[in-house]
This record gives sequence, structure tokens and C-alpha cells, in this order.
Amino acid sequence: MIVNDTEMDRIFRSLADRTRRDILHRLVSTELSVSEIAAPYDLTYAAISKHLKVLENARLVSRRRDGKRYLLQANLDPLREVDGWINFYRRFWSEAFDKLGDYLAIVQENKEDE
Amino acid sequence: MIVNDTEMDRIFRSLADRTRRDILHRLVSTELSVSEIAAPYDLTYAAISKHLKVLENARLVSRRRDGKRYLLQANLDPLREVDGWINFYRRFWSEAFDKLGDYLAIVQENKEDE
DNA sequence: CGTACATTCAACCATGTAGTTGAATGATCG
DNA sequence: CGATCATTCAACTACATGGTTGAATGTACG
Repeated sequence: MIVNDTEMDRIFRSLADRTRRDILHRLVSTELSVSEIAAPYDLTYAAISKHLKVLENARLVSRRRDGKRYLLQANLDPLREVDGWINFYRRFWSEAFDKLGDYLAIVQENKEDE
Repeated sequence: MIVNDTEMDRIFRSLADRTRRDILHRLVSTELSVSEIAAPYDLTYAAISKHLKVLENARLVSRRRDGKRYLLQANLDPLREVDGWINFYRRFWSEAFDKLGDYLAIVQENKEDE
């Protein structure tokens, strides 16, 4: 396992809020400033700032300076951890698991060949 | 979308705790009573009872009476929702996405044929 | 240099969470 | 029926969360 439990806690915790999920979604393909992020919501800058800190603590968002603004962008690595965690359960909900498992095994082999 | 935002909140929220993730894991393949669930942890029954309530509110665990005990089991449907949510992000972390996308499309078609 | 802009910090409030303890409920068994 | 076992409830504590307001920081610009 790559992440430890408290890190997993932080990832799930920061996803457990609609506003944060929405922010993450908007930061996937674009860098946005704090005020651009805040614009659609009926919340103060301070509130948005806190949401961003939560996302950053889970390493789901990173920031860089750009003059007087900060630019934020999503980092999806932690979601791969969630995906890995959830993968264990996949076999219990899908009869197609075996096929999918075979497929993923092939993908993995191909990766290792590279 | 099948689940709404507050439901998604509840699912992620209940996964944001190591003990609850552990309980869920143990309930996947077996039904267990509350005291069996509680046994490995250094927690009171009341605390375990609360954890179970959180998991049940997220529909991740269901219970039935068995004499004087309750038997609990995992219900993984909500995890499919999480998986669906996370699926959007998959394309941004994996170059194999297109191949996987094709594969899943095929699986989907096959399902629809049934 | 002083002002304006973008963002955070600090203090505060209300509510939620994770845990405890001790009493209450409900099913079983002699 | 009364005792016992499995579990929950109620009340409480300590701390976290999500929000506010108003002041503080840091960068840029004339």
C-alpha cells in the first residue's frame, strides 16, 4: 500500500463535501485562481480558502504563485489510491470481474514490457 | 446519476475512517454479529454501534435479527457509485484510458444484449 | 512609496463526530 | 416469570468542521 490510513482518511474526508468535489472537478483540466474558484458559490473567500486547504492536505490540489494570485490545479494521484482501494470490492459486485481482471492483468503486463 | 450529493457525502464520509473501512472489509464475505465485529477493536460496544449506524446510513451495511443478536453484512452498491464517480477522472491519470474505455464500452454492450 | 488587489489569518459560532459511562431495551432460556 | 445475554440509548466530553467577519499579509502598479 502506498498511502497510510490517515492519508486515506484525509482523501475520503475531503471528497465528502459537494463543494469540494465540484471544485476538484473544475480544476482537472484548467488552472484557476482562488477568486475564479470562488465565483460560482455563495460563500466567502475565507470559506473557499478553507476548502482548498482541505483538498491540498489530501494532496488532491496543488498551488503555485502567479503574481498576486495563486493558481490551483487538481492532482489526481490520490484518486488512484481510492481506485486501488475500491478495486478489491469490484469482484463482489460484478460478474464481469474475471474478464476485467484478465484485461487489467494484460494491461499490467504490457506496462511491465515497456 | 443515481445517488444525490448528500448521499455521496455520506458514503465518502463513512469511508473516511479506518475502523469503518476495516469493518466493511470484514463484512464483505461474512455476516457477523455486533460483538464479533467489536472483538478486534479496543472500543466499547456503543462506539462500534455508532460506527455501524454510520455505515448503515450510507447503505454500506445492512442488518437482520438473529435471535438476540443482530447480523450485519456489507452492501457494496454504494461503492459502485463511488466507482462511477471516480471513473470520470480515470482518463486523466491513465494513458490506457482509451483502451479501457473501449473495453468497458464492449462490456456495456454485452450487458445490454442480455 | 502608497494604494489597491488577491488571499489568508484569527477569532468566533453552531453543529457534527468519536469516544466514554451507565441505564434501558428486547430476545432467550431455565 | 426472572435472570441473562446482546445491543442500543441518553447524556456527556473533547475535538473537528464549515461557516462568518474583520484585520493582516504579500504582490503589483502608478
